[in-house]
Amino acid sequence: MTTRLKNPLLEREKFINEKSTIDADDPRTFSIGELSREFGVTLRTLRFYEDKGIVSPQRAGTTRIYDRRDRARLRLALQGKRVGFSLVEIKEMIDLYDLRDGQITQYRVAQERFSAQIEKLEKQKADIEEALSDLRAASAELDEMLLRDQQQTAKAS
Amino acid sequence: MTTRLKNPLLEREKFINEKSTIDADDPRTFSIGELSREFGVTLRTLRFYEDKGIVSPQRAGTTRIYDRRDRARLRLALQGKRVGFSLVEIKEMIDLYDLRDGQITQYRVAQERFSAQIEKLEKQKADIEEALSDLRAASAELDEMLLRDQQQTAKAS
DNA sequence: TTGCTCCTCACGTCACGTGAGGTGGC
DNA sequence: TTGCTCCTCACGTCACGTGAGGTGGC
Repeated sequence: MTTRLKNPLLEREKFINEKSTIDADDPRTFSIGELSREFGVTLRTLRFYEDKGIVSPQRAGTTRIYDRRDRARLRLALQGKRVGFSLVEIKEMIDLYDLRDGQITQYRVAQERFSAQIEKLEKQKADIEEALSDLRAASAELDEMLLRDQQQTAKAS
Repeated sequence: MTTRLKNPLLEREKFINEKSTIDADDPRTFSIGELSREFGVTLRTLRFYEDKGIVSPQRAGTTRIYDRRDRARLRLALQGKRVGFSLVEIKEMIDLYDLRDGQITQYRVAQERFSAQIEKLEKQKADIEEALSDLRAASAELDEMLLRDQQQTAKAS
C-alpha cells in the first residue's frame, strides 16, 4: 500500500492565512459571507465556483452552508488561480486529488500539468519582457523627440 | 512652429514587415483579405476593429475598401496590442496622434500612458515570477513525495 | 456549376462585476 | 420599521472565435 499523499499546494500556506487546522471530519460549517471574508473573494465568486462544480455547499432553505471540504477545495482553487490555471483545469485537478487513492498516476498527471503551466508562464514572462523593452525604447524616443523639438524652438527664437 | 512629430511606435518596424513606404497620400487601397494576410490577423479582427472605430474603411457595395490611413492605424493598433494596451486606449492614442498638431501635450499624454503601461507590465511580470516560483516549489515537493513513496514501497517488500 | 472572397447576424468564451428586485430573522 | 445577510436572475465586460446562411464576380 502506498502512503497517504498530500497535495503540495494544500501544504503551502504562504499566501492565505489559516489559523485552524485542516481536518476533513470537523463538523464546522461556514456561511458564504464567512468564506468570502476569509479568502478575500466576493459572494459572486463563490456562487460562480459552485456553478462550475468547484464547491457544492448544502442548503438550509435557499441559504448556502459550506463545510470543511468546500473550504479546502476553495483554498486549492484560489491557489491554482494564483499560478494561472483555468477553473476547468482546477476542477479536474481537485477532483482527481479528492479521490485520494494515492495512485502514482495522480502524481504523474499533476506533474504534467505543473510542467505545462510552468512553460506557459515562462512564455508569458518572455512576452512581457519583450513588450517592456519595446515600450521603454518607444518612451525614450519620445523623450528625444521632445528634446529635439524644444531645441529647435529655442534656436528659432 | 514645432517640427513635424513622428510616432515612435510607427517608426519602429521590428515586428511587422513593411516593404512599401509610408505615405498618407498614396492612393493605394487594400481588401480585407490583403490586410488580414499582411498583418496575420483574421477577418473577424478587422471587422471588430472597425466596430471599435480603429479603422473605418470605405465601401464598394458591401465590400470594405481600406486605404493607407486605415493600414497605418491598423499597424499602430497591433503594435499597441503587443505591449498590452486595450483597444479603447489604443483608439484614444491613435486618434490623438492622428490630429498631428504636434502639441507638446500630445507627447505628455503619450508619455504618461507609456509609463503607466510599463508599471502595469512590471507588476504582471512580478506576479508571474511569484507564480513560477510557487509552481516550481510545488513541483519539487511532488517529486519528493513520489520518491518517498517509492522508497516506502521498496522497504515494505 | 464550382471555387473564391466577401458579407451580416448572433451566440459562445472566460471569470466574474454589477445591478435589480426580493426574502428572512434579529 | 430599520439593518444586515442572504437569494436568483440576467445583462455587461474584453477581444475576438466560430458557425450559419447568403451574395457577387471570375
